[in-house]
Amino acid sequence: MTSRPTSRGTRVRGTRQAEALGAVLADLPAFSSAQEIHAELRRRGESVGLTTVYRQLQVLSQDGGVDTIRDESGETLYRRCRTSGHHHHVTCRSCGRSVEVEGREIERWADNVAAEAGFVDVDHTEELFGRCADCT
Amino acid sequence: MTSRPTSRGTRVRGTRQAEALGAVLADLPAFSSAQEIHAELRRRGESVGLTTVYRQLQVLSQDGGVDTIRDESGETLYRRCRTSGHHHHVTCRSCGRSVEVEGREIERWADNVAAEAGFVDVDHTEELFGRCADCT
DNA sequence: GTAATTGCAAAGGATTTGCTCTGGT
DNA sequence: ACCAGAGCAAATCCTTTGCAATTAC
Repeated sequence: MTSRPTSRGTRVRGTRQAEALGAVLADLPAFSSAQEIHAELRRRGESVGLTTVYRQLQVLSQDGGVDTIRDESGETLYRRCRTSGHHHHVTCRSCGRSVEVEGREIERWADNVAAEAGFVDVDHTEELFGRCADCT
Repeated sequence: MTSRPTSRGTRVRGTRQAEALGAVLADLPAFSSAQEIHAELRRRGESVGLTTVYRQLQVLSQDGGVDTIRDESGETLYRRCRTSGHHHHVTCRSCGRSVEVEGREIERWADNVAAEAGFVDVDHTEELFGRCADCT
């Protein structure tokens, strides 16, 4: 098991490493890989094991603290979540800038299309990639 | 480089392995991993190397012959493409049944939202997952 | 004091690459 | 003979696990 938030308790958090990671995540504006985050941590002088970065990131993403997407190479990228609830992202292929967007329309569309095809209990993934109008 | 389709020629294809792979793809109704496809090949008595399966699948997906999606574990799944042009899929989490669906609305939505956020040259990925109404 | 967390080293697992062999024309 | 394609073994690379040492409360 990973780390059940123990219903009530303050369980998770409290370690130097978790703090440092949180700080980095708060600063990184673009989706970054665990390895990049780990590198940034070292750069800041904070020594945190790669394993810990992965584990922490895993927990945070489950708790909704960070969003994740997969780049075309299959690597998982993380970024602190700014809005709550279901949303998607538009990410710049060039600079990595990423904006969270809502998609009520999409959700509706997804449910309809899926229903017509005979599916229930529908869920979906949707990621947008583009280039900042003034990038590169 | 992988294998430029040599403009005119019958280039790719022609080998026993390619034929066998094509046959399997034509039969498999659900998205399958390279490994599953490889297993199915062996099951049919056709001996084809895993490497070949991967390479062939890579070419086919570039040529639009097969669609690919990634399951939550990051594994790439393949399936012969039935319709031409841009489309998405609704896949059953339980049995794997997958239906291709068009989404003009989505494309439009994607372009608009991205444009509003200041992005150009937009592209997107969208996959739907659900459960057949009468599955499991 | 005790349970949670770290983190190194090793394991895993999908996919790719190096390089030689083979089959088709 | 010539070349694209096949394939085995080894290499990659991200991510997870085993397990002992450390830390938080």
